[in-house]
Amino acid sequence: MTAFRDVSTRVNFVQLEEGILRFWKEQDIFNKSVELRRGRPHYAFYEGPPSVNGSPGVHHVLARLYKDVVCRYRTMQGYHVPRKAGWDTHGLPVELEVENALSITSKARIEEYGVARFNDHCRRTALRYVQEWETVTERLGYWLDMDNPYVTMDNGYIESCWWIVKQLWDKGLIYQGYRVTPHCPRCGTSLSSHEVALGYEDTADPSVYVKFALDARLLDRKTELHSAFPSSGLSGKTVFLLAWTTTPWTLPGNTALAVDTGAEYSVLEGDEDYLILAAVLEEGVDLEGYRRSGTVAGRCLVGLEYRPLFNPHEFGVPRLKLPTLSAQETNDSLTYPVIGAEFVSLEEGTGVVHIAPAFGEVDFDIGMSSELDFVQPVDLEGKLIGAYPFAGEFVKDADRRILEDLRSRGRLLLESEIVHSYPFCWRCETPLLYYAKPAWYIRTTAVKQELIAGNAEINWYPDYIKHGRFGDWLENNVDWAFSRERYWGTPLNIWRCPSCDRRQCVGSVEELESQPGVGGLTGPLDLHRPYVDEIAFACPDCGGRMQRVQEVIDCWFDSGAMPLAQWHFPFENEEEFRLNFPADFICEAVDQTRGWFYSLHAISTLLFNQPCYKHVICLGHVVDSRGEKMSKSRGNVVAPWAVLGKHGADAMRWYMLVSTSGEDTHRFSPKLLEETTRRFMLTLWNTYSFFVLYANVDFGDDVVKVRDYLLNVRLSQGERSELDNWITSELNRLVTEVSRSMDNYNPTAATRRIERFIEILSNWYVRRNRRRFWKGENDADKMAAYATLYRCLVTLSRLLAPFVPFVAEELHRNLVRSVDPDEAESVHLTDFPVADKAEIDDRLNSDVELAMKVSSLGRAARAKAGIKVRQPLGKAVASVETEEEKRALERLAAEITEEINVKQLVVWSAATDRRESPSEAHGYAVASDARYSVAVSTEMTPELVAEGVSRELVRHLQNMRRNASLDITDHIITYYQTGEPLLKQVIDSFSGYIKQETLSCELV
RNA sequence: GGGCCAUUAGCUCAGUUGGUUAGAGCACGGUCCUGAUAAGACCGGGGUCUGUGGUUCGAGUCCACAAUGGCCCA
Repeated sequence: MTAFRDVSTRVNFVQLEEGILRFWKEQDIFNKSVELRRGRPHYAFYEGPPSVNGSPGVHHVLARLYKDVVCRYRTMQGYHVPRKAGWDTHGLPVELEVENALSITSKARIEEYGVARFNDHCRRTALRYVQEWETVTERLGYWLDMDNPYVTMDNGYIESCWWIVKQLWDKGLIYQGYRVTPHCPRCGTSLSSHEVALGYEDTADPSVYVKFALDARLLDRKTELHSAFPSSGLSGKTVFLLAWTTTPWTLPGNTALAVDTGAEYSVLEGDEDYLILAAVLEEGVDLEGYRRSGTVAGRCLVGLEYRPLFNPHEFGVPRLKLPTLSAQETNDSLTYPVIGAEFVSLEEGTGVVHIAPAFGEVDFDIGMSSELDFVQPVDLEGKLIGAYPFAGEFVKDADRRILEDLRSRGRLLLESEIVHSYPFCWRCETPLLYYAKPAWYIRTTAVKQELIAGNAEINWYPDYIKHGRFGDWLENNVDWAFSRERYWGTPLNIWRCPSCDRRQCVGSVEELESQPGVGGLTGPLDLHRPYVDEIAFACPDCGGRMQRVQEVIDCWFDSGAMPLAQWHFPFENEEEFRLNFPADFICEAVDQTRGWFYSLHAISTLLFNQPCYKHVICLGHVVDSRGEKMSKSRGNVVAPWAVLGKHGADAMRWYMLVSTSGEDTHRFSPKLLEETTRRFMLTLWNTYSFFVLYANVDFGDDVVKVRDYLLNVRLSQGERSELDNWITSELNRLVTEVSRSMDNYNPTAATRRIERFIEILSNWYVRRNRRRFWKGENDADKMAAYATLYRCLVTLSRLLAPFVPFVAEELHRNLVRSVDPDEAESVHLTDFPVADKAEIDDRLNSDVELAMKVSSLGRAARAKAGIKVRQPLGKAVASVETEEEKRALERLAAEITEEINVKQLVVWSAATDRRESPSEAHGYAVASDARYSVAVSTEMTPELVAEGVSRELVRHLQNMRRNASLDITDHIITYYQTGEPLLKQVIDSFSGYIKQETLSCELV
């Protein structure tokens, strides 16, 4: 039994990781790592709950990875970092999944099927995916407390949401208004923007120019307009504004016309009337029979009024007033205003835009801000209501009849067709209607300044999100429409009396149960529809029965409520809540700026007037190796399982961290992942395996010796070689810089920095020092080499632990724990390395760098001359610029001469040695770059040739040993036979060297 | 249609406040080295730094516009 378990150079990382996962589980290492730091400074982390409506993809892995790395890092720095898992279980995506499974396509069918059964399916679907997420999370090595997760569908969670809503209700921040949503009249439901995007198609629609009659009295009063008309007066002709539309069915809902205040409008005179439209668009419209009578500025039109094409009162449709939606009295001589608006296009149409606040978000918004009338002539099935001649028809079918009606009244100037892109329901291909529906709002605009001020305190990574995407979003804040007419979600906790319209918000289960005359409570309590819908109580005003409104709450509200709701605050766990508020760190992908990042910020600001997170990493998305979005239809989705199973979690983690900065779009390429594995994982592993190979030869099973000479030793600079000091200095530099990057929330910089270290450790330190490990005598120099490399590896294991927790654990367990049971049982229970600044020698670092450079040039010079490195040469001359560089090279001459296999190194500096550099003509081969040049003497003496032959011999013998599968410690007897006098001579004179190198007892 | 980000070698990416001849890894060809290394070293081919203007003594870097891709929102 050796002190260190033997390490094969052939390593199966997948198997290794599986073993370590078992170890973590059996020894409960994650919990220990958290508990070990209890009582230390707290570092609060919020897990953004993934929506469990599908299997996790590599894009989910990215965020989970970053969260893990930062939390592990802080933990190892000594912070107490509990990590409570969370699952977002509500919402339309889950419902859609279930609809698919049940082949249900509309809300009507859901009601038919039964809300109770439907929601039960939703619950089970969510739970099923939770399991899958747990498995991937664990395999990835993302340490998260999944035994005590918060789950948005739990009663306690819902109750906390209710409490929040009640707080806002009491502050008067919740109101009912209208919200424009893409609506499928056949399915009877709103569609999400994602669904809308699925269904755009080119379609032919009417393209019509419609005349709106201006009110003559106001026209008369606007004296600035008169110059555009003949001085003789209007001669009784009506003045019309000409508007363009592709949706004639929205005309009954028209309540305003918008013009561009900055544009110029033409007044055209015809035989019977006048028309007004934007001057630049005159040419695009067929205006035969009209001639220009003058022009007016757009802003002069603002304030005019016109008579509606369809006075809603005549057709029995209510006319409401925005923003309050109060009903307006019947008015037979109704007029609507001409307003100015920024969005009026001068690219197409007439520069006069017809506004129907009941349809279209832009229209609705301007209706709200300009306090327009609101007329809704269409029902949710897409049919016109009221007493219109075309009432009862589906909107698209009504177009023809509406146009006939307008034509007969002389209000239709032109009519044609246009093909444009229009959204259709992706399920049933019915044209979608943008429809203003009643919705509940949170008045976030009331705290807009607070939202912006709070954002100023948040540290964003990358920082441009703060004033860019997120800042802009806050600047353009609109009230949050947070109700959904769906089934699987937190039920909106507002009860309403059908007889007197009294509304009441209920903030807890207890409050609900204590309502007068409460009925419909069932046990066990399930705070979902339809059970909650059945709970009713007495209206204190009129004695009617208060019933819950139909809506559920937007699931973004759920997730934004997690700082409170994950603890069921304020009903319990006040201490946990306080301890973890605000979060020090959160991390999600960039699409969450308007999702979770916003909902967290909004709720926190509304409740506490402060942000609830201090640092936030905002990641880019993951796309495929060609830069294209991963999607099921493209078939380019990479399943995390496949990667984890083939390459292991560490490889995947390292690749995703090192290859692309967090905020950039991540291209995921299995090929590059493999490359990363070779470059980093295998280089690290080989260095480790090299160490163990020789340490076991020299230390055997002597654990005490290992402790004395490796584990507990701290050599001074004088006890170490120059290169030992150098790599130790580099190691400390590494620790400093990695810590700095991580403190800056930049794992990519940290991992790239580590790669550079691993590279020089393996390809310079180890390569240059190999002989010290395998030489015969166990002297102080050898022990210094062991101690130095050992310290590098042990430090690396801790430095790497947050990034590649598996291989780091392997190193720790075999190098540290195995030799001393008093050491931490896991690397994740150790502290993150702290640099010893005293060991950083910047001078030495740059000197060695220079030596590497010169060696590299030396090798290049040899290559030019075509002389193998194995053949010793007499002399090399290095030319440098400064005296300082010269001294550095002279100090490191031994390294360089050995590296480029010359007997002697001469250094010239341009500053003091005013000699001409050796050239090819004088028996030298030369290589140079901008600053330095190295010349190698190509002269070969018989002695040099003989020595070269001896090294050839050694190499042959080594190959023979290797081919014979001899162990590195096996001794051999070498037999030879040769007729070559040179070989004979070489073997005689170099026998000592040959024996030593090949472990030959004798040469026969 | 608006906003944000990106565009540097065949591929993946560095390139600090503007300053010599724009770098690395992979891949390719050649040579070499090797008793840790499935690795490494050296040489080579490969770049109008997406394009067009501008600022400047000087632009991959700063500004404007455009193109392409990604994302968010219409």
